[in-house]
Amino acid sequence: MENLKKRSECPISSSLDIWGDKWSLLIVRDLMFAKQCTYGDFLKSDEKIATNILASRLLMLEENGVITKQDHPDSKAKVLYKLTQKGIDLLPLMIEINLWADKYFCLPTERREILEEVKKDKEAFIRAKAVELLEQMGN
Amino acid sequence: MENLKKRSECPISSSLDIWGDKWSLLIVRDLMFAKQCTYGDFLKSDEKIATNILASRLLMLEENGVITKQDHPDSKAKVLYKLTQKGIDLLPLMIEINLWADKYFCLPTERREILEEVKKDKEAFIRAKAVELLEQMGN
DNA sequence: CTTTGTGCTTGCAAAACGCAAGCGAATTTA
DNA sequence: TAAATTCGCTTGCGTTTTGCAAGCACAAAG
Repeated sequence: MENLKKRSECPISSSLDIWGDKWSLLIVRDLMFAKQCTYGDFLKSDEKIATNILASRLLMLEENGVITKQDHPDSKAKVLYKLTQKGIDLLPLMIEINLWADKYFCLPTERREILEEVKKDKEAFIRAKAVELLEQMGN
Repeated sequence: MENLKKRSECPISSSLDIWGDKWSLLIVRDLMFAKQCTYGDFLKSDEKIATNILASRLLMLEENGVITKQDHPDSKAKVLYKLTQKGIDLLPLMIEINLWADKYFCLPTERREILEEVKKDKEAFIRAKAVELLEQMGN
């Protein structure tokens, strides 16, 4: 469907070509926090993404190898979305966004608490979280 | 003009509300690499941003305290754009985007070389670069 | 066999984008 | 000093993307 046309060879630009919009990283965020989500789960998020936008972004992310679809163990009607390795590798980026936001916005308390842990040892946090997500990948 | 309406309290979402589009981070990138740019400099970048889009993004980034306008020392007709502290603080994020892209795209050789240096000691690289940008802030 | 849940698709109005042209002020050139 | 050029935008306008609501096929539950 919507194949990637790079605007330039710049890594920033190429990355933005994939997830440089208002919604894609929110999908990735949900998958990092919840590890796996159904279509309906994404719709429940606070930002209230429209169903057509969600569908187009899920397709885009899948086509670019950031997420994968899997059969839901409980029902054929449901679909499970998960991060690929490429998606999991967005974790450091996601952490940095959080840290930046922590410096300049007023965050919900629960988020700040998690970030306190991150600040103690960023590397360790990322490593642990990545392992956690990797374990879920196979299932 | 276009004031920020947050979609949720989530730090990722709030961040994307500011620079979550295809162009804003390219402007930040240019300022990080070149330290300061004129309006015309941004237009020269490979991605060929349209003049109206550039103007709207510069305004957005300025209103949100990521960049500032300054008089150009050489001419009253020119304007210098620079990163604020808030903008400089996007450096770790920018580095992580580069590292992610380095893993999954084919980058120009010169960029890869810089990234090799980053990989040796990320913290040190960021610290040095931040100092460099800070020094330019005053001028 | 009907109703509900789930993952989308479709239609349509509104907003954003992308391109080209234009424009006022500053600066350079003749 | 008048004309041409540079610079930082703005304006118009056609195209694309978004956002909202409704609909729809399939699976599952009652």
